[in-house]
Amino acid sequence: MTQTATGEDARSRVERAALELFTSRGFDAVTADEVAETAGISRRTFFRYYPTKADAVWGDFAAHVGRLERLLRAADGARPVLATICAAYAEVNGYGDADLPVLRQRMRLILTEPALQAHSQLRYAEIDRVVAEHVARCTAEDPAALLPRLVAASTRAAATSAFAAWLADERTDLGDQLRRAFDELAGGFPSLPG
Amino acid sequence: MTQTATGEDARSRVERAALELFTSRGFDAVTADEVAETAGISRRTFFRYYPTKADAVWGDFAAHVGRLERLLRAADGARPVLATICAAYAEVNGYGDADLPVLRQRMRLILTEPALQAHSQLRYAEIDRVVAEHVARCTAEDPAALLPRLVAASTRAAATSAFAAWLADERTDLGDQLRRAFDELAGGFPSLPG
DNA sequence: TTGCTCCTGGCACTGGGTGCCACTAGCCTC
DNA sequence: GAGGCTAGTGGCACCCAGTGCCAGGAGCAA
Repeated sequence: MTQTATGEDARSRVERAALELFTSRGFDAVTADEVAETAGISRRTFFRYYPTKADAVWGDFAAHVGRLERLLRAADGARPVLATICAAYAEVNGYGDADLPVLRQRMRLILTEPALQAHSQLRYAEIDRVVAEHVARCTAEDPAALLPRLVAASTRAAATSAFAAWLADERTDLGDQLRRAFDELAGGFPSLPG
Repeated sequence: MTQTATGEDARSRVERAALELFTSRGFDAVTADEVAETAGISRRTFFRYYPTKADAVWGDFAAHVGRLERLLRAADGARPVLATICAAYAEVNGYGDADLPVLRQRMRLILTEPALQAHSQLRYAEIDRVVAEHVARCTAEDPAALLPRLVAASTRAAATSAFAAWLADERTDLGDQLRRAFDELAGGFPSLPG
């Protein structure tokens, strides 16, 4: 029940400390002890909040996946599958302007730090499962069949590419990049020569 | 210079031991010491052959990437980009029947063991870089732009989905799955309803 | 033989992650 | 208010991946 004067709870304090330290000194150069100490808790408690050092940058990712799943289940069945998935991704990643700096910080870490890049695959797998199940419902197939897997993996590829392009150019809008990527995917890459 | 009676060199012995042990007991339950001991070398030497425990299952992956890069550079510029990439993937993954069991074992580990799944992202990034550079050459764009990234990430998604589907059903042919996945991608997912 | 280089193994150390236990704060019940 | 329950916390010890350092030994050249 201990809280700081700011009223921020321990979990958020850990996340903020992790983002700040990893950004300024690099993921590998910061020990879990340092993050814990900065957040004002013990190393042991740190690993109770987040099962690995890498998880500290992801915030409440389970809620993220949960929202995506609910959106897909509630989606209009008459709409094209890719359009549904694109809309769900855009909705789930529709941050307000105030949250964009933190999102940038988080995504920059995830996309550039090798250890976090590796770890991200485990988080993405949860998203892929949810999307593949949605496609399987739409096509009356096994979620493990080629098409559901492929749609899940390539729409996620679209999302991460959009994030990367958005990070690379400060002036662009994340939603625009997402839609551009999904348009290329749905249209069989019209911008490609040949 | 020490060799066993079989004439197999130490590096291959390590790889075989790793695949065998990881398959039978799981990646996390096997220590690097055990792999080293089974291969007849010290733990210290193990980490000179392979920088991480996970790398031991990948064999000579740098050569793999090198071959892919050479194929893409030598490709017919008039051909559609996706067709070129598909052909290069198929060529690089064109194993003889004798090698298929080991390939299956390797891919099953990489796609099912969480630690290896995470690690794979680092290896895939090398492939993505090569493919993105190829696309950038074809479109006169920056490799970091949205389209090159997207094509690289989604063709890799196609390849891994094909691998997964091939693993799930023993009777299918890897090349067929690859072509099916790329056809869906190039055609804007014609098999999808809507 | 001496000297050089390369490969190897042993040793000690850092750091992530975990199991176990003891302590404390709150809270409920009698 | 006393006793007992539970949840959160921290400390400690341990395992294991990975690394730097150094000492040996094999092979080769002069």
